[in-house]
Amino acid sequence: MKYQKPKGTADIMPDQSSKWQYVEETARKLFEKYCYQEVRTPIFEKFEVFSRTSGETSDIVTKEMYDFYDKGDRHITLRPEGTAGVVRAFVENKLYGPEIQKPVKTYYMGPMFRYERPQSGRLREFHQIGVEAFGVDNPALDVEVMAMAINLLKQFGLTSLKLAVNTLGDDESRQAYRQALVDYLTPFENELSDDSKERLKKNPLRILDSKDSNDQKIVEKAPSILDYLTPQAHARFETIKELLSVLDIDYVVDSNMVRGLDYYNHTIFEIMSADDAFGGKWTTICAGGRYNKLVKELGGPETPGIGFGLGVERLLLVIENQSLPIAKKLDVYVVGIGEQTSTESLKLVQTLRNQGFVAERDYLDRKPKGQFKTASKLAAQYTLTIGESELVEKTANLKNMQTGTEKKVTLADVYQDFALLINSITEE
RNA sequence: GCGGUAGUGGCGAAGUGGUUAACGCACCGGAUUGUGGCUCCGGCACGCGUGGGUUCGAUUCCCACCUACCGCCCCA
Repeated sequence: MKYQKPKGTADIMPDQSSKWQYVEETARKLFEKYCYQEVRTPIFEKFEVFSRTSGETSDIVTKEMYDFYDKGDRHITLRPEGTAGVVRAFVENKLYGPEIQKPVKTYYMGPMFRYERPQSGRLREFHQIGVEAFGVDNPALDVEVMAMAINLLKQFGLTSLKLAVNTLGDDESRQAYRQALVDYLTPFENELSDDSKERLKKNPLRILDSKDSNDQKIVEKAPSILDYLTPQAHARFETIKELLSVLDIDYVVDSNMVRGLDYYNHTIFEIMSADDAFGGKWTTICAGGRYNKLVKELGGPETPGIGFGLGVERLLLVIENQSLPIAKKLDVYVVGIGEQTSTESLKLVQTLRNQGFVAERDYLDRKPKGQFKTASKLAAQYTLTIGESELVEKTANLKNMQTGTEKKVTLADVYQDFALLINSITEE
């Protein structure tokens, strides 16, 4: 093979694209019910947009960014996630202005890039559908966002979902907790996995979701963030849980859940699926949270925000086996017998299309048998056959492919109103 | 970045250090001057991921690389 797609990328071919369209369309419709509007931001941004917001020491920034210097020596990076770019656009376009109604509810969908080893449900170019809402700190919005995410997944027919929620509290809570955690873990430092030893210095919270079994044992008895919340942060989290219950949304509190990005505070959540597609393991397909300092970080006024990102490839893995309501339909297949019918066939399909039908024809001058076979395979409702004699008589042979009944019709009638002919053959 | 498995026609899949690389599906043509199923016949790999090497000779042995898949890190 001379040319191959770059490592970790995928071609979405015609047999797949309808699924993508269905997913995107469904998301758009749902988001608009909640009054979210689409924003489209650049695929690449200045490196600092992500390094500032994701955390200088986060893995995403230190090893997973697709960055490069352009011809103007600008440090550019392909976006690894959607939030930072949307926040940048929010600030740059001054949507924080008083004349703009809050919350500003936005959604986006598109490719993201991370330089990592591809594996199941993880590509270097992958796609996310996400939402971001700015300007409101009300916990009701947190819950509405989670409810919307769940609704979306349910619309795709996903069952066996798990909503895990946690809070990172405010700055004060988080700092107090971080200290407590480090104090607890330091005596165990030598027992921790090599990865976690590193994390102890860089990002101790990450040790909480280590997959190393020994780490997990140590973490079991570690202090919980929930015990270090300030009264306000605590009250906020209680409200969140209460509102989830009011909406009858099942959830579990996972106080060990953390985020890969540094900008979150207060509410964070993940929606996981244990579908067969993931070998029965709980796998996160949607994750999000609140980020009240991000807008300020990117130069805007202090403005609260909350959002989530949904991994489209992972979602597709789950709905792969389901039959989606995607109907390919073909109304008429025009069978032309002999080269000299090609012109009339062209006029026929064009006329039918103009009349609103989905029409196709043969372009290879194949034998009738082959053409009918194709019509059958394409699930054509009707065929319209013309040969030399029909050409002379200015007629065509209309056939209902389901019943097999045939009828001679005039071309004039077809050009006039094909729907009428369909009715007549159906009635007989 | 680390570890493991794999790479033969459009797809699935045998195979061997040595003349013409099985078979199945799909596709195309014919039997049936113009009709969807079945059956029968025929066609369909400038060649076995790429590049080197060993050898009289390699798809088959060795090395490197590429890619895919699985796991780790991390994450959607």
